[in-house]
Amino acid sequence: MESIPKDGQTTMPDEINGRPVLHTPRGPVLTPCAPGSVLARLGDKWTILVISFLSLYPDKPMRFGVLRRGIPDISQRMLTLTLRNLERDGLVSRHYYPELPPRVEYELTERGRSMLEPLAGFTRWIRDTWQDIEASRRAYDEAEDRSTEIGEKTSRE
Amino acid sequence: MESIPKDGQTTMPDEINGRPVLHTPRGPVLTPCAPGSVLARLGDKWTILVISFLSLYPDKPMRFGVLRRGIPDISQRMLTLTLRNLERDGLVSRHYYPELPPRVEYELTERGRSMLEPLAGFTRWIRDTWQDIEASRRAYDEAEDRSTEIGEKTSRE
DNA sequence: CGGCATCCATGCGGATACTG
DNA sequence: CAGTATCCGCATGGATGCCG
Repeated sequence: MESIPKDGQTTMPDEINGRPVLHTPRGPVLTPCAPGSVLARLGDKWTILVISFLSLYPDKPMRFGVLRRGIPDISQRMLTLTLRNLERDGLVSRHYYPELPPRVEYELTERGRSMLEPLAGFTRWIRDTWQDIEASRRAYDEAEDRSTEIGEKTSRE
Repeated sequence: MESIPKDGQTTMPDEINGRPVLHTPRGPVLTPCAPGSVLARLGDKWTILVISFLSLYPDKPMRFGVLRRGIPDISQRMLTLTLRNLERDGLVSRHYYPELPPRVEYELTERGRSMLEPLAGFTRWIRDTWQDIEASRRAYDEAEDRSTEIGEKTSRE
């Protein structure tokens, strides 16, 4: 990412976004490795929301019910599953208090907190861009509608 | 993210990762908005890989076949779908040349390139952390196996 | 209160075959 | 070469009920 001169000539980095790149006669080949499995988890429906919510009070554990009520439309099941996966990844720690009624609290681990800054840089880009993206989507879908409703020729076929 | 003093007292930000936060008597409530739809797309199985691969030569269009061969295990169908979605989001542009055989080239748009830096910060964190995360997963799964195979008491129940 | 079990709908994504 | 069409398995995730 750091080796992109502006003169139109590109170098050939042998690593991109943490993935090794092989250079073959037929073109570069991306060597897949583990980051995908992490991204897949982070990209699921609720994970980022839960992390964001926990980061509201990075130093104070939060009860299950507070999370449940704080994240609109999340089901109890998905909240449990999401927290369990985050715990498994060492990003969230769980504290169980066998009282009556029982109390369970969650908080970001050190590793979880270390993710906040890089994540924030990325979500900032999303926050600044998503309106444009959604506008592009609408434009794209409209254009698609117009072309299919008359059977107009598209450059796609 | 910028209002977290280290003294144990937290302020109450009314925005986190681009999402508005309401403060109610029962606790904070996250107001969901569109960034989720963008993250969901970016988090799918192939999108980041395709973007990463295109970013190898940010100033030169890339042929479909080069992408196909460069990204291991991606099917023709999923590559087409992923590229179509990226085009729809205005992150990738498509250039069709009606020759024989036909040639189609793809490249990142300006918007697509604007994503590279924030994304790099995040993938850097992933690259530096994923081994630890996978180690945590293994440890977690092992502990789970040990506890279930004897019916040992866990604090979960 | 927290969370596990169960059932079930939906859609993502893979395999294959066929067109311009 | 690039793309579409079809079929299908499977994981995701929602709804409900029960248990400590």
